[in-house]
This record gives sequence, C-alpha cells and structure tokens, in this order.
Amino acid sequence: MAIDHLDGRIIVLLAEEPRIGVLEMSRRLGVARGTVQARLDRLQSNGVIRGFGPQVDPAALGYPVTAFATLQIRQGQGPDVRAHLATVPEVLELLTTTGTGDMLCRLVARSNADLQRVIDRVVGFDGIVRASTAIVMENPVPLRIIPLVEQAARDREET
Amino acid sequence: MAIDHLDGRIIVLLAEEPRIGVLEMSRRLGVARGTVQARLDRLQSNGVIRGFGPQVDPAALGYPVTAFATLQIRQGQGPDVRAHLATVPEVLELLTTTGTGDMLCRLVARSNADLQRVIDRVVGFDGIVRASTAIVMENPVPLRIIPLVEQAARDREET
DNA sequence: GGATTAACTGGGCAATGTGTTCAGTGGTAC
DNA sequence: GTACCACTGAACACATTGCCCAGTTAATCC
Repeated sequence: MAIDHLDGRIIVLLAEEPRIGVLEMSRRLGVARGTVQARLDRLQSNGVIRGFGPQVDPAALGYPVTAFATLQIRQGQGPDVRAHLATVPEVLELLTTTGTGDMLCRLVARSNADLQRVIDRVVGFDGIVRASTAIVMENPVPLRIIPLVEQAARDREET
Repeated sequence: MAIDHLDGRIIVLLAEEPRIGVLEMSRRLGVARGTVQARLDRLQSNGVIRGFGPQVDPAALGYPVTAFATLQIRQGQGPDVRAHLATVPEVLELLTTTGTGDMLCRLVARSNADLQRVIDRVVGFDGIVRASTAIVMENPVPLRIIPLVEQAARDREET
C-alpha cells in the first residue's frame, strides 16, 4: 500500500509516456526488466494503479460545458436517485457528501443551452428536492495525481 | 471532432481492456489493422483521447478521504491563489465556477484529522476569503466517460 | 460520365517487445 | 546460520509493432 521511490518513478514515467514498454522503463530506471514487471504487477494488484484506460476529453467529443450540481434528496430516496443518475450519460460522476447538499454531480453538456436539457433530465426525478448548479469556467488545475504520488513516495523514503 | 460508431467501439474496447493491442482490436472489431491504427492516431491528434496515463487510486496510496472545498477569493487574487493551490499535492483538481463560490477544489487527505492539515494549508493564503468544505462519503458513480462516448457515437450515426 | 480523393483492405517485412523461466546474489528477519 | 525475499542478467519462443505497398470501394467534384 505504501509506495517507495522506485514505484513512484514507475508511475511518473507511465504518466509521462503512457505507451512506454516494460523494457524501455527498465532501461530508463536502471533496473532489471523483471523488477519493473514485478513492481507493476504489485501496483496493479494493490489497486494503486487501477488501469490504463484512455483519457477522453468531453470537450473534444462535443461537450465543452462542465457543471457541478448540488442535489438535495428526499429521505430514503438515495438509492433510486443514484440509479436514475447512472442512466444519464452526461452525468460523469456522482458523489454523496456531508454538508448542505446530499449529492454532488459532475455534468457535461453540448452548450449552455443544452445544459438546461441535461439539468432537466437530472432533476426530473421524484426523489430530488432541490438542485443548485455551478458552471465551470476554467480548469486551472486539471485532475492530477503525480504530485501526490511523489509526496507519497517521499513520505515512504523518509521513514 | 464528431466520432462515429467505430471510433466509439475502439474507445470502449480500450476502456475495457487497456492493455489490448492494435492487432487484437482489429480482430475483435472485424476491420483491418491499419484502419484501427489510423483511427487511433486520428482520435489522439484530435484530442478526443488525451492519453493512456495510469489511473492511480488515492485511497490505495494512503489518502482515503476526499473532500470538495468551495473557496471565495478576494478580488484580483485569483492568479495568486491558483499558483498557491497548484503547489499543494493534496489538491487534485481546481476549477473556477459561477455561483456562490469562486473556486471549487478537490482534495484528498490521509484521514479526517489529516484533512484539517490540508485545509489549513489550502486556506492559509491571503487571497482566500472564505472556504466551506464537504467531505465525500460515497462515490456511487465513479468518474466515467463510456456512456457519453456511446451517446456521442449514437448522435453521429443518427445524422 | 469520368476523374480525383480519401478510407479501408490484406499482405509482407524486419525489428522489437512480451511472457516466461532460470540460476545466482545480496540483504534481512528470526 | 538458515530461510526468505527482492533483484539481476540471461535465455527462449512467440506475438506485436511500425512501416510499406497495391488494390478496392465510395463519395465528391468537374
């Protein structure tokens, strides 16, 4: 579960050049191929690396508008609402949270006008009491993990 | 920019079995290898597929707590705040939004107690007026893109 | 109609990487 | 000191890649 410096370097390398092979990695890292292979297997079975799925850009697919909707759910309707939202393709992510809202929902749409359609579809469901939406304007820090990986590797080394 | 059915199937295949090769894909899809290769190249230079970086699970790295912080920024301090937050490894994502808050910030921490440290570090910066935090409890719909890809491919076909 | 362009097919080639196995080595825990 | 574990370096058959080509199909333009 804790990763060491070599694990960290493997992950960083993979993030920078995803199409790199195990052999090339071993050359860059100065270790034997079997070592890299074993580390990779371990990282994957650990669940640290979940996979290598393609990172698709919704904007390039024709969905340049992103928004977050905070939903308040009627008592006991949680499961139904989740099932409902899971059927909406424009719902990219759904989280339950503490605080004022009960759920936080990441949406995309083809345009600001289209966002209305998406929101209508999202909230057009009985268990949802109230929804408030915030449109994303900029994304100064796109979803990232490398700094955290480096931090985790550093923590491990300093032990 | 618009993707057709074959593009969609390629992306779905890649998402399901990321380690699959071009040759195996061409077999599964019943098309020539060169076709798959050309489509993949196009999808990548289009920006539809951004890359194949490893998907790292923060929880498995020792950061099982996720939270969203809504930040209010002092006028004109936006750029400084962004630069500040970019230096915090536990900040996985930062977005500027419309609505009550000015920024939305995705955080992780080693524990609920550790979250306090992270938040202190995040808001311990002059340009931030107010912060409110919501801790994520469950993640009923983890970040996904496949349904949207299928929708986009369907839209294209129906033209 | 005829020509042009773009996309796909199916094939072949050398080069490279993969999965796997093995024996040997060093460090560490008990 | 023994047992265990991770790493090394090497080997092997095999599959895949990157690249090239000629021929087909389909759509578009003149």
